[in-house]
Amino acid sequence: MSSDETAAIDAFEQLGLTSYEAKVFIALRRLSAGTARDVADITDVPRSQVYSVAESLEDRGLLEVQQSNPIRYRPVSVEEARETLRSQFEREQERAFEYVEAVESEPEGEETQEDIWTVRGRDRVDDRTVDILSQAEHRIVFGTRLPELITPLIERTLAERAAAGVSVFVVSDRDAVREQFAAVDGVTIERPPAHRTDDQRSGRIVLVDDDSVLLSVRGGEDGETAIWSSGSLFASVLIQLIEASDEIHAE
Amino acid sequence: MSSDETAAIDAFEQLGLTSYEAKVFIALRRLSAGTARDVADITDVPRSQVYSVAESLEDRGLLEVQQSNPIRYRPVSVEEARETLRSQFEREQERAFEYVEAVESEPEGEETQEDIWTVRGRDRVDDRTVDILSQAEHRIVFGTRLPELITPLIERTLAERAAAGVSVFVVSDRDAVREQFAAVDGVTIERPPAHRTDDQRSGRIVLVDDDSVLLSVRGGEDGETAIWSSGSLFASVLIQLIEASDEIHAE
DNA sequence: GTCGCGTTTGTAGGATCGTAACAACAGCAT
DNA sequence: ATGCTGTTGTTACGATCCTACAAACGCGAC
Repeated sequence: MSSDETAAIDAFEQLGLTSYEAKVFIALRRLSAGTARDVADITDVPRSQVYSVAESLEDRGLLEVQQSNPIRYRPVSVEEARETLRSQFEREQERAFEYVEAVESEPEGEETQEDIWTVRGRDRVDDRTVDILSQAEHRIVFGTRLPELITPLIERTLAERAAAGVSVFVVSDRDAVREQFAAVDGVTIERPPAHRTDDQRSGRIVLVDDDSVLLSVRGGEDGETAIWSSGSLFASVLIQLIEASDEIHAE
Repeated sequence: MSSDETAAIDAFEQLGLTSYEAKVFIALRRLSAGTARDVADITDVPRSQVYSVAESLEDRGLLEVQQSNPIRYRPVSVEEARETLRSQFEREQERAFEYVEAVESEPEGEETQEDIWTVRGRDRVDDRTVDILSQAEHRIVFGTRLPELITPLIERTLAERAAAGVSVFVVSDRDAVREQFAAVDGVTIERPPAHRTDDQRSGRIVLVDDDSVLLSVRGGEDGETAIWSSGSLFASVLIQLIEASDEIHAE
């Protein structure tokens, strides 16, 4: 069995099928249609198991059955299969979160807790970055050496906040980054102070309103890991530390 | 535990979480944030299990961790959770079907096989109906007593085929159905021949180009079940039988 | 010490995987 | 008709894996 195939079977399992179901469905798409024997011949699924597996695939709407002798099976088209799985997914998600939203408690005013949170994974850090940026009301400092860490959504959020009257400072020594924001109104571009070592591992720095801070590093298993804090004493202290060190050296 | 909650947990399981993962996530949304003990106190998840479950939830991007003593957990927002799950779903689906599309064999010209297929479930019958209708080139006969079996997509497909020059006949004794197509160009509306019993169980009849036929009945476990055939001798014979009986009685 | 935290290990149950046996039936030679 | 052969669809039964669940342990704080 090719490694591509095992990867595809894995993917189907993630979508909620069993490995037998995945194998039978793939085999039938290969054959366009066929009997239990046809399927068993080109997979390692025992023929006697094909019948029940096919039945459950029929329940999922992934194949159709011909009541004949021998029974023949016909998979639905790829588009139909994708659409069916997608709508099942959406339905389940609706069911799941409907309840969650019903029971979750109110944010009760302020999050005054002294919390520093950890976020692992590039995408998650992107999400949290946008989240923090979009809460800015007065001032944003956004720094990174790596242009690839500025997603379109982040760029848009920065521009949108700048347009809303927030003072936005983008800090980078990379021309690619600097040029990206050169044309955006309300965005000030700066170079990092010379003393900042900014070693290879550094990722991004986000400061918002003396209120929220996010700091990420690259490396480790997950590629990028960030810590952040919002509305906490930690956050304001960190921000002051980071900015104070600049000012002192700038004197 | 409320029945709503078990339903929500079921839904989360369908989305690929374990029941513990679902319970911990729900509990944390309830609490906004909390420790392993907080979670264990309001669920039946053993405290000792919360740590590993939370770790796997972190991997899925559904919560963030505060490395403190005690460890505190913070769930991501509902919107973020939904988006994360959705993008994971889309990614897996891409992986899965990429391979399927790569290996499936060509339709090799014609499907001359003598196949009658069975489709169970309202939605599946809808899909197959649209599929067959959209292959029409000359002539469509579409009959049903039940207006609710005419989805917007089916209605649109009929209108679209009519606009493409296909002769479309809609057959029904129900005014609701008849009025629905009264204004559509190229669609002829007819009453079924009086001798047709059309008992309570009948669902839809679709005839296309003397080539494809679909026949559904309502009742049984799945609500609606259809048989259909396309490009087979069966299909043309069935079509002729159905239509011939009309003409004979019409003489 | 006592208490709570976080970790580790072990067991029971359930679902899936994989093998095997079975009756029913069609084809074919005798 | 009889017997043989091969296939089909069904059912039963271990083996295996993962989750659910319980209990014990080391550790640090008080």
